[in-house]
Amino acid sequence: MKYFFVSTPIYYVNARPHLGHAYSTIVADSVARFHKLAGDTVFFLTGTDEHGDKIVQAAQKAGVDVQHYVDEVSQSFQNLWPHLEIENDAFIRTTMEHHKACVQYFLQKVYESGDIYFAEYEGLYCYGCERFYTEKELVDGKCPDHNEKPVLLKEKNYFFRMTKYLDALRRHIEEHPEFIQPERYRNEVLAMLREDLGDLCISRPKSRLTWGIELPFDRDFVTYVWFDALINYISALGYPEDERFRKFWTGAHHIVAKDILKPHAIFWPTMLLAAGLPLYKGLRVHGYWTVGETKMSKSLGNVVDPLAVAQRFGVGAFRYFLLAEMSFGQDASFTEEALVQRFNADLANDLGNLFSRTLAMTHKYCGGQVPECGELDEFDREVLHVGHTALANFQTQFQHFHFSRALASLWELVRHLNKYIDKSAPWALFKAGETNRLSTVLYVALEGMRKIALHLWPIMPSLAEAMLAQLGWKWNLAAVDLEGETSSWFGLQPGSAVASSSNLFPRQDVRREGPPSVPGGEQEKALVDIEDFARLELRVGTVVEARPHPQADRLLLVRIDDGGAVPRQVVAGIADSWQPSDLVGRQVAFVANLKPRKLRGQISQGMILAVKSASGLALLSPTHPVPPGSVVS
RNA sequence: GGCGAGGUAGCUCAGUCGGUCAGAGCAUGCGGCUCAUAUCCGCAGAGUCGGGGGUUCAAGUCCCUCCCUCGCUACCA
Repeated sequence: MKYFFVSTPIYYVNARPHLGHAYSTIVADSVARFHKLAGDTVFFLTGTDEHGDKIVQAAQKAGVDVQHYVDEVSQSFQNLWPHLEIENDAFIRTTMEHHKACVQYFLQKVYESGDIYFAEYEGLYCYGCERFYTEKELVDGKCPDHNEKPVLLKEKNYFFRMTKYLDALRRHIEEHPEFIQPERYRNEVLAMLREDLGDLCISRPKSRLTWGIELPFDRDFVTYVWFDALINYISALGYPEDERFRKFWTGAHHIVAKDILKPHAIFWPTMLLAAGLPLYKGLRVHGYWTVGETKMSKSLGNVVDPLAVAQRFGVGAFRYFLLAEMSFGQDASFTEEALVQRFNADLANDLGNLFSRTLAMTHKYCGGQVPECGELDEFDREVLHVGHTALANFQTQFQHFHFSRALASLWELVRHLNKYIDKSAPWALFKAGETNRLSTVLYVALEGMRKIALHLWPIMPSLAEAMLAQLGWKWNLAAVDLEGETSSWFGLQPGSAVASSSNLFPRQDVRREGPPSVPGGEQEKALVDIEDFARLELRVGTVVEARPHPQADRLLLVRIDDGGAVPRQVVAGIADSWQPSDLVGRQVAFVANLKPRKLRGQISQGMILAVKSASGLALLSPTHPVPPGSVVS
């Protein structure tokens, strides 16, 4: 058993949570859960970064007290996570007393060892940017961001002797390829180290900034960013005295987005070296989510609200999409269209249908209980073999943060089980009375599904638990032997009751149009113009003929007299509720200008309007007979 | 300007040491099954592996060069 520590960045409280925050945190949660499954003792940390001028300004703008402001925004992060099935073990805030104490302890320690010095600097300073500018950077002598003239400021500050540790850091990175991943970011950091980095300014005089942590050795200054924010990773573990720090620190993995690579890859490790602490184990860097082709930004109003997406499509689907769609380290594009497409293809069709069909058959053929597994034949053994490979690959890939590839591996098994069922044809076995073989096939399939659900737990916890429950498996996290799952194939107990059906992943409609999300939270109903409505051609016609679709149980072939020379044929999915004979002579409303489409080999020229209700499908008809082909308006 | 990462089927991407590597998923077309969520299964598709040159018996896979995209960086606390 190992100790595993995973962290997200602490999020700056000048903005509400968006997709980027959600992604980092969902990745961290999934990784934490994966390691729990693998039997590690896990500590998962997230939190908020709450100091700095920008926060003070934001609070002023909002007209509230700073503390009140940070409390509120921090709370909005804390409130969001449970909705995304994120279960962090701790939530650190840089305004917490024990964090402040830890920061001061750390500073004092580095100060005493002589790596913090006092020096004077003079330069052009922009208050808006909280930084100095060089002449060259200015546009017309003004700050490019704020369009204000920076002031000449001479000030003394404390500096961290970072340069002293850069060589050691470079060696560490060179000798430990796993330290920074993916590779491209490791290279980037090595490139940074080839340049002259200089020492790090770590303070601000109180005259300029008060909303921060006082330097323990000079009360006229507060820390500036790095020696505050980065230290959260150990203050949350109770550094220096807490036992948790000792246990978890060496197994630490930081998850960050590429914009904060430098502080995490260079500042933080050198700080740790200066304090005489071991370095974290690994830094894992991911890219950005774009919205379609464009960057996500407040000004464009295309900021994706993770909660809205999760509520609309389900948290599990959302989390699955994020992990499956993004190649970790690279940028990826978020669109609802892509989400729906992937949801339908992977979750509804492949996985959901696998559950649906297998559970239904178990119910029909085996009394709803996990059947006994008989002797395995070559098809069965092939499943075990494919399963072994798929699961082993999943685990390896997941460990290396290749989530997308891990899921692709897992889906090898999902698809193979669908193939296996087709090849084995339990329905034929049932008809032929081959109950032994039938039992074995269903057992092998159910057991494979159990493994899939188990491996999906880190990604979509509640859905995975629902799947396991449907399979009648008493789930016990502590008892899971993840590595063992790749080779043993007999986890399900014959005789345990399974669900009679499964519909955990109902197909989603591809709803087009509209912004991908709701920026401010104000839910806009998609209103249509009268012109939009006019594009639909609704008519009433008389059913002249209806018969079952020759190749589909649920479909009827309906011929409707629409006033034209020849009655049009419409394929209607109403066979569950309507007998063909009850339809003939009835007037129904239908969409007349729907693109014709073939449904299981039969052309359908329209769609009959109906209402789904508990008592079956109700058809829409005029209150009294009208000429066939009458237009609805 | 410097450094780095990429440019492989319509889309998203795999391709370890140079020789069944020209692949997968999605999308598309055709066919099959009926247990199942209009689902599942099978089959199909000429992509000059960014252009050019070179090394080699043999190159997406190594070397040179050019083009394009992206990222980082440019005496800045």
